[in-house]
Amino acid sequence: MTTIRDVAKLANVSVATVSRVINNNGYVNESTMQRVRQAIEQLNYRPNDVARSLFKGKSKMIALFVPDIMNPFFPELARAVEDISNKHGYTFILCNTDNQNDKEITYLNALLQKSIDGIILVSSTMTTSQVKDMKVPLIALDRKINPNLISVTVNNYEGARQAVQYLKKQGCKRIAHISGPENISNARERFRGYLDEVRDEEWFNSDFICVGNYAVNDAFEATKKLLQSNPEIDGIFVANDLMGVGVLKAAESLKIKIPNELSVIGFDGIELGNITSPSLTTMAQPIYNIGKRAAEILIQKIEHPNTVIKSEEHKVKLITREST
Amino acid sequence: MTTIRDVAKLANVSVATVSRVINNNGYVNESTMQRVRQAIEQLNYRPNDVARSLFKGKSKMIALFVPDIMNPFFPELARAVEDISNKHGYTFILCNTDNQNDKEITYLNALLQKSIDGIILVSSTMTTSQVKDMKVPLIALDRKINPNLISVTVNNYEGARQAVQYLKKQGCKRIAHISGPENISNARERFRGYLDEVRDEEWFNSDFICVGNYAVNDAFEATKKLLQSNPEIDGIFVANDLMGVGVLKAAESLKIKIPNELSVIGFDGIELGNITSPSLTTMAQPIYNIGKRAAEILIQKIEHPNTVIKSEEHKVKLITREST
DNA sequence: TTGTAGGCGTTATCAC
DNA sequence: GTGATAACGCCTACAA
Repeated sequence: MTTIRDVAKLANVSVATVSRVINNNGYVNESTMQRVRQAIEQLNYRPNDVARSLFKGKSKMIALFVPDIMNPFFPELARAVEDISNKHGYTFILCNTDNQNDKEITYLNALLQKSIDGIILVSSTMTTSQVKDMKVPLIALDRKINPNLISVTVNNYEGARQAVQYLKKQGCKRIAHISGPENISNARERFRGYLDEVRDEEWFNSDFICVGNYAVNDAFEATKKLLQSNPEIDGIFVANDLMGVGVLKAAESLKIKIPNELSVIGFDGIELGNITSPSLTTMAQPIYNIGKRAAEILIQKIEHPNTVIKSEEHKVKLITREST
Repeated sequence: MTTIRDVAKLANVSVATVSRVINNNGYVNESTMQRVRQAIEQLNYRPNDVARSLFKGKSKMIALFVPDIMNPFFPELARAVEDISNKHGYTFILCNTDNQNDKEITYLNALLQKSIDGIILVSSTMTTSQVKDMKVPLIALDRKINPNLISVTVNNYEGARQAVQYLKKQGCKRIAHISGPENISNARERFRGYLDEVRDEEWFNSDFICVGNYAVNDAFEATKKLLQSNPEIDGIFVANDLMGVGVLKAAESLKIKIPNELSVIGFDGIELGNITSPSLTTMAQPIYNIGKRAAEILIQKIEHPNTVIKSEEHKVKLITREST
């Protein structure tokens, strides 16, 4: 490996001068600069980032924690964060937490040892005490962790209300909800939105609510039971698209026609919903964009610790497809 | 930040001793070991990995290059690599290359500056000269780069033949192929498998072949044209599942019944194929497993540079679903 | 405008 | 068994 010393020797200057050229700060004569540049070129010298990190205490790396990259919601988020990291000269680290707090803590410690510069968390298991007093910048994405931790999310509550309103407008008279896990903030908000929209309807019945785990299979089973016990249901608001797929499959297996006999609306707007048949109407999140913003905000926090930064709540948008 | 020096001071020993305890090598008295352990505990000391990396010239980080994590084939690969990295104490870096060689080279250089320990490449654009004489271990995954670079792939050629044979067995008399990009090794092999299986059939017609780009939309358009000009086609072997979805959609839009009028078989075995209706018959790769093996081999190469390592070709497996 | 030297936190080599 | 100390490669006071 060629070091700054080799360059200095070849250019007949001190390492300090080479350093000045590399980082172009400090005074350096035009002609010596040329010499140094040439030596760098000639030796194909690249500064060692590890040494730099050691000196600066910063690594130019940021990490994203997601439950599981195999869940189709997360790749787009990851892509966005990686794009922005890359654009700003940061290296992107991906961690799958499986929603397990001990994994999160283990990753966190490992990354701190590596002088990670900042972390974006999609987490429903990190506790308030675990995130406060952290010396590295953190941002919550998709799920709020606590009110003091900056977050980038969408208007889950409003979006849920809009989804239910849309089903009503389509003529649904008995609207059910398949919710996400209660420990996930966005699932709670979507549930609350549903509830506020239906609780005063004379037809409302708490049997219309079931809890899913944001995965296809659970929703499939839940929907079968739901529709068999409550055949009067003519609309379902599903808390995410993945479960929406499960609902479509359940309806198919019960020979219930969509949208004629049952309307279904999901949440998220992942590409998958476009591929099912019938395709899935959904409240689409600006997925790429929230990932992008989280990364931008994080980098802002890293590079300008004093700027005031606020949480952001982005808007979801109705995308009507064949399931309604 | 608390350093090894702080621990040494508190335990009344030298940094050397602390280092011995941390890495448990060299002799150290049981009782002093206790003292040191306690001091570490008390100060909640964690060794600084950056300093370690600087000294060792290794970073305990490995990277995976994929074209685009948003393509549903790659998350499972990424998950596998991350799992294995993590298990062996490595940090996982993800890079999206968009199949662009300049991006690959930029990433490569950036990672070398960070003393990356090894890289797994899913690449169709890296050249032989770019990968040879690399000082860090490289492994090709999913796509071969050149015969000298260790690779973990599947038996694309044989799998393609099996796919076509299966269509024949289902009674197909005119079998078309939608291939992947010619610069991707696995696409070429799958194409060759198809060709060797059909070239001697009296019905064979080179119009039955079209080139796709491994994405849904292209295949959708290609299939429409293909089926309109050649209505006699009753079977399609599609080079990957993503394009398989495009084929299904095209058939639907042409009101062609699957599998009655047309049988479709894909390649890859991504979860998506299970969700379409009809669901997609496919030659499934052991996706997680090849990612896992690539990571294991890479780590082997990193930690035991002298062991002889060979390329691996894993087997694909027919999964019959509703499209045939 | 340039050079010297100390330090970032660890590890490993030598002495003792 | 244990302790000094010289690297690892870079950056930045401080001097000159």
